Amino acid sequence: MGGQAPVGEFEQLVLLAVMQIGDGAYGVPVRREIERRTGRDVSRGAVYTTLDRLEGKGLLGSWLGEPTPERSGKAKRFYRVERAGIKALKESRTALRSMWTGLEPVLGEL
Amino acid sequence: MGGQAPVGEFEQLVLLAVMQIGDGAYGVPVRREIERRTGRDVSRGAVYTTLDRLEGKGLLGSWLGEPTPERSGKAKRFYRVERAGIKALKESRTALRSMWTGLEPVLGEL
DNA sequence: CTTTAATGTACACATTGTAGATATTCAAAG
DNA sequence: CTTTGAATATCTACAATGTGTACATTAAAG
Repeated sequence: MGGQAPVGEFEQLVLLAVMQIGDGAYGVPVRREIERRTGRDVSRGAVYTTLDRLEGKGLLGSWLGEPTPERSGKAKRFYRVERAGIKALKESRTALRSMWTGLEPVLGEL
Repeated sequence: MGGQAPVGEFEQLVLLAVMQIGDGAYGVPVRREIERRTGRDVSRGAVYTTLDRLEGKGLLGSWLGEPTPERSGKAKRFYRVERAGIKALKESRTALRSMWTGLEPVLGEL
């Protein structure tokens, strides 16, 4: 086979945010990154739920930060994108690109 | 305000297929277009349900073909993308582009 | 009349999207 | 020591989207 289940709209954003952040990607900055780049506002719940589901599908991996964090607050859970996640992202992009091909003139560039 | 509810992953594909086909876009060719361009296979039900929902949201408009079609079969229902649909497509693309920016080197071009 | 092909419609159910409430943990203030 | 506040995460519930299967309609071909 080739492509397992396609990844959803918001899931893509979350995967991409984790990639963009690189080291130190956890809930809060993931949320900020999406809000900053897309301008839409996102609830905390939406982010955490999605991170969790993506991990369940093996597209993300996670681990807990220091058991005794310096600052206040609960220990952070950090994420990174797995191979399968990268693959999924590429597949989504490829599909969309194919569908867009040739439409720029019609829809206006940029 | 600006963007209403974001459009889903598959919804985007359907909107784009309708655009690509232009005149004469109805269920069967929409399905074919998506299968052809993305290589994934799509059930008829998925297409019709999605066309219907997109119309419900005002992103697509539709009308019935000839009351007495030449060939056999039920009358075709044709679709076109409305203003709001084009806007939605552009917004999705913009959001994804923002999120992708700078990742090509990391993920490999193409 | 029966079968076949082209379409669309109805329904059901799984997966995603999203928000709100609640819990955990640590530090700083009293 | 107790309270309060900030930073995080987890839980829960429900709405929206994704997808397949079964059923209905229509007309041409047998």
